[in-house]
Amino acid sequence: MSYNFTTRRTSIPVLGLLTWRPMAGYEIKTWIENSLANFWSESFGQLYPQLAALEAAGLVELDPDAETDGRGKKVYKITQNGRAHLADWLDEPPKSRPLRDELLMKVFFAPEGDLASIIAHVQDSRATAKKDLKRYRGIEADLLERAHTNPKARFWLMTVRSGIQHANAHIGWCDEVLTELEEMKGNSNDTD
Amino acid sequence: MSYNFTTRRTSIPVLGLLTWRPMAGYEIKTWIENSLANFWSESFGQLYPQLAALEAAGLVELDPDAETDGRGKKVYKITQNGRAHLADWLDEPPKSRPLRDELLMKVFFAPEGDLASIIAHVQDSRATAKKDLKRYRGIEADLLERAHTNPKARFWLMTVRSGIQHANAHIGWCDEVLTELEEMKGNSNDTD
DNA sequence: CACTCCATGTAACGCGTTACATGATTAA
DNA sequence: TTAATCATGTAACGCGTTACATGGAGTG
Repeated sequence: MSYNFTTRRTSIPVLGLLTWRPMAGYEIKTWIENSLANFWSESFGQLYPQLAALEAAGLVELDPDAETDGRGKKVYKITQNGRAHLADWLDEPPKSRPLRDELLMKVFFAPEGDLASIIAHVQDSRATAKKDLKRYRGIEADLLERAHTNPKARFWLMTVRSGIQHANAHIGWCDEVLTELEEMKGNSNDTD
Repeated sequence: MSYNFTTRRTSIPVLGLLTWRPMAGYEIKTWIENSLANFWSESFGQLYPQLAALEAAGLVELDPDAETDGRGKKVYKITQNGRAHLADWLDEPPKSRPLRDELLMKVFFAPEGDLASIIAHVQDSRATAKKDLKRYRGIEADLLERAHTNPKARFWLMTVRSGIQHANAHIGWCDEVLTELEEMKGNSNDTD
């Protein structure tokens, strides 16, 4: 199945979040940033046109019960068609986008550049992963509490743990690479 | 630095590979598929226009010494400007694209769909990672040999090991998640 | 003689971001 | 009153893929 304007995967987090309760676009964006940031992101430039398209396609509709303030807030709720569409998407095998890892590219072509810069890049990347890891640990602890009462939290935990696993793996790789790069740098300084 | 038509990162693997020796576009594509596949990919639709742009910008030029066959083969070599541009790019901190992981999205919203499908997706993903891992191990062994004579092979090894680390982490995550999902499925069957 | 591989390129489109534009509400 | 936040939307652009179009060279 190829994505058309209504079925593109941008619509999935929107539909998914609207299964929780009716929300406005801005609120959906906030949830994506807070809860899905680990594996997803959306910009307003996509979100608002997409909401309009989903409404036109009958997958979401304006919630008549919602109170709108003077700011033109528009609260949407998911329709039965929307739920069905989401369920269909969940059944499909996931599509993966082609990899584009600039850090690895810089390591691969390191001989054509300055070794000290590459070392700095790996160090920065390690620091970022460390920070991510700490944040994930916090979220994990929080979700562990909520898992007692909210069965969905068990699934959310799984995604957080993916982040933890990958961050740990990445930190391990950085350490290994940094040791080797520092050694190379030392040797080249000796012979300079 | 924001990418313009000549500095977009698509040009980097092109310039990088041309530091090895002069090559034609088709050959560059082959190398990307064979050696950079772990962290990069390019399509012909980008490669050929990009080569033309790089030539117009003076970062590559047609190699006058290269023999062209009847197929209109065009062999390019990198210029001094091209080498400088590559070195500059290597100094810049790497930019990361926003994450878009459909598998994690499917796990996150699993309660809205069929659990058996989600389990199948994770199993498939695990199988792919297993296959990748095996391929990486082969490349690793090959590069270990070549590292004795080719100093660049040490850097190539680092990128392969990144693939190994992440594949291993992913397989571990899949196992953990599959155990939990199977248990959930069993429980829901009991109460159906 | 057919098939695969080598080789270059264009056109159309999808996806996604960034920057811009506008304005209301709330809290210091 | 001024700043931050809430709230919706458009325009321009960059990046990247897929499909298409063309044809030579080598192999069975």
